[in-house]
Amino acid sequence: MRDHRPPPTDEAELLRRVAAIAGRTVAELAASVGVVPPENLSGHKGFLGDLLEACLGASAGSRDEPDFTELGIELKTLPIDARGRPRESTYVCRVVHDARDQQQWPQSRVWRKLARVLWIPVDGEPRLPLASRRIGCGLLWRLEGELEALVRADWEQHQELIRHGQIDAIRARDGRYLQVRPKAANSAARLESVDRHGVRIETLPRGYYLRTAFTRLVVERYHTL
Amino acid sequence: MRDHRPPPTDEAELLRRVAAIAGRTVAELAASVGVVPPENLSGHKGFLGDLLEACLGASAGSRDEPDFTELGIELKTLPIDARGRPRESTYVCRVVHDARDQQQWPQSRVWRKLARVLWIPVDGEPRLPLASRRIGCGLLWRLEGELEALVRADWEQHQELIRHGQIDAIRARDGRYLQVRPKAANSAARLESVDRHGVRIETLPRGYYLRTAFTRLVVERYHTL
DNA sequence: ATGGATCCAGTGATGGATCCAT
DNA sequence: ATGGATCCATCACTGGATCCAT
Repeated sequence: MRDHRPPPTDEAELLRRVAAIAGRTVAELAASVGVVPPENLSGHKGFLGDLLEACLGASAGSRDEPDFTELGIELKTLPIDARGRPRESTYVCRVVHDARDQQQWPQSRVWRKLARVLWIPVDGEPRLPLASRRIGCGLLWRLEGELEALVRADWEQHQELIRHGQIDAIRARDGRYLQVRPKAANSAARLESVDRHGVRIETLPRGYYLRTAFTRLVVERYHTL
Repeated sequence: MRDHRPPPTDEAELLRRVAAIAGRTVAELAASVGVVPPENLSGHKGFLGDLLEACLGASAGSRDEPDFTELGIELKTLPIDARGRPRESTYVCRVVHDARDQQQWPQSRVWRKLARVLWIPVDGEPRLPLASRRIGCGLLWRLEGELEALVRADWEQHQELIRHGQIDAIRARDGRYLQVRPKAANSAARLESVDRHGVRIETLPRGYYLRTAFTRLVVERYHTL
């Protein structure tokens, strides 16, 4: 993105920017930062995420920190179907494969990534040309209460298996709201790690993903407030 | 390097190539692979290594494997002074900072990297223009016997400290033949790791290096055979 | 409907080592 | 003489996610 905006100074400024893009088309946003949108997302799966980072002034490509570093806020685009429901699962973070890993929920990667999220709904109907799809009304959300409990319950179960060196036994169908799925260039990719005994092993890289059942809850609760 | 040669099919072919470049200048070698040598090495410290990889057909940039993968041979250039002695220490590999690391000598990173090395001496007198420096007579060497014992003794001492979480206590003066020194873009660089207790820590990235006292032994023994 | 597979841009880490102040 | 600092090109990995066969 040629014209990446500077970071917002505070939450109010961020919310003003969010309001300013609500209802605009992808073409309009792309033009505002000096890029041409691709025909579709198939060869550019990260395009919308990068575009919104540029428009809102998120710090692109920083490592293991929230997109809006100063504000502690993570940015996530959310593809929405004609009925306003999420179309795709949401990638959260990589799974730590090391069976000796000691992370606890309150400071886990999942918790840190989801603690505070700015969700930006975007038309996700593949029939619509990408350029003419519209940006929705962003919602600033905090991981807490019942929803936190749901994610945490799944996470604890997954981590239990990982600590027992059973990561290859985790299936995508496991976890009601938070699942573990491959996260790699292809199925031949391998990540070096160690098992319970400290012995080197190689496994398929995996990530944590929120099912649409979860993001649907996020969106519904927001709209009923 | 524009024209990187294909890997040698066997050891004999590799040794023929080594013989073919002995006595040639850097300018000649560079021309043969379609590049122009820089004025000096200060801004291009890896130039000679890359050049010889291209000329000999070493697989550049592969990860955690010998340069000549099929042959199990590692390639190292060795800068030599007017008296035929090594001018610089030789980088071996990164130090694993994780205090829980279990590697034993026979399969350690240092052992694997040095098990079989093709040393290529190169004029290292900084007064000589780089282009006119000459390539020496390569020597194919195996880590074994007394020399292996010397490296191993130092390695065991270093690893002992690392396993006790004392990596920051290791000085460059420790180790008679194998030393531990910084290996980073600058002294502000930090590597995330874990201490004995599995707690996250950050330390300056370090590497194992062979002192010139060691490579001098390698060269001397070869010349007295 | 979704589990498993995959795509691209950007970048931090790696591998190639030498520099330089003391 | 050498301990500590540093330089560049390349590449594997990460973060952004969606695709698609079943």
